[in-house]
Amino acid sequence: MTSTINLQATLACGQVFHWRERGGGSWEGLIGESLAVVGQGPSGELQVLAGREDSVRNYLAMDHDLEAVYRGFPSDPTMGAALEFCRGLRIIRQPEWECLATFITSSMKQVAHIRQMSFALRQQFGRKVAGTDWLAYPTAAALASATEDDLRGCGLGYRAKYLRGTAQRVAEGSADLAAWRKLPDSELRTALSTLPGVGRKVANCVMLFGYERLAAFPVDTWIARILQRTYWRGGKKPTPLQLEQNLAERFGPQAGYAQQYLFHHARSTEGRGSPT
DNA sequence: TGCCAGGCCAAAT
DNA sequence: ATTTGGCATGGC
Repeated sequence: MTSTINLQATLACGQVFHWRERGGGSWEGLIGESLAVVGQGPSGELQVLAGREDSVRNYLAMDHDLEAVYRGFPSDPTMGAALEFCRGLRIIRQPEWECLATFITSSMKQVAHIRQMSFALRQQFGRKVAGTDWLAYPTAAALASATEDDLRGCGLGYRAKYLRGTAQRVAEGSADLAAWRKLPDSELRTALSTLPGVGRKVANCVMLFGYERLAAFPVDTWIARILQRTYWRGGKKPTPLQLEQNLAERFGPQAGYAQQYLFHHARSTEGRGSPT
């Protein structure tokens, strides 16, 4: 079978925050500083309508073997329902800095507002992409030289200080995001966690969505509810860290995929926060 | 109106 | 080592 993708699930599941749906089920966004437009053919195959074919397919992780991923999922009704709902959702390969920065702004925010903040930062500090109405996500240097009040003006609230502090670490080179690629998972998590505004949950998101660490298992409020309700067999209410450490291996070496399927399914079907 | 949101940090057990 | 309170802002 040819590898396929569910664009709606992939681009609106809360792993990336700037893609826009256009008419006819096609989607438009930036990959770095290049415009990309993607759609799906009658049998669901990916169509690259703008952008370099190989670059787009790499960004969308079309090489991930989803059937192999699914074989690693536990077989229970909760996971089965999430799989049916999300089938074709891919964990994509985002640029490290953009992923890190957007997840620093994500704490205690709904997905819709993370998108707003991301958009405001692009409009205020991003570089224009010629021939389009897009602005690229601002560089670390651009945000490092912004004032905290400038960032608050983009709706960041108390996160402004965190984002600015991390931008300065990246811009001055004491946090070398590209070099960190060679670190094993636990050391990468430790390195990321030295940055302002990056705790265990954000570090796991950046590992999963920016570093292709598919075993990373972010536990947020949604996932915590699901895990407690369905998988936790213990007396006391578990901490997020307990849930992560005790349950991640149940979902296999690509636990991050299972996590994202559970997250997107729950958020899409249990009321508020419709993914738009 | 009140509650919660893809949490993190520093202070206080 | 673990728990608690504060934090900005917007949607429902």
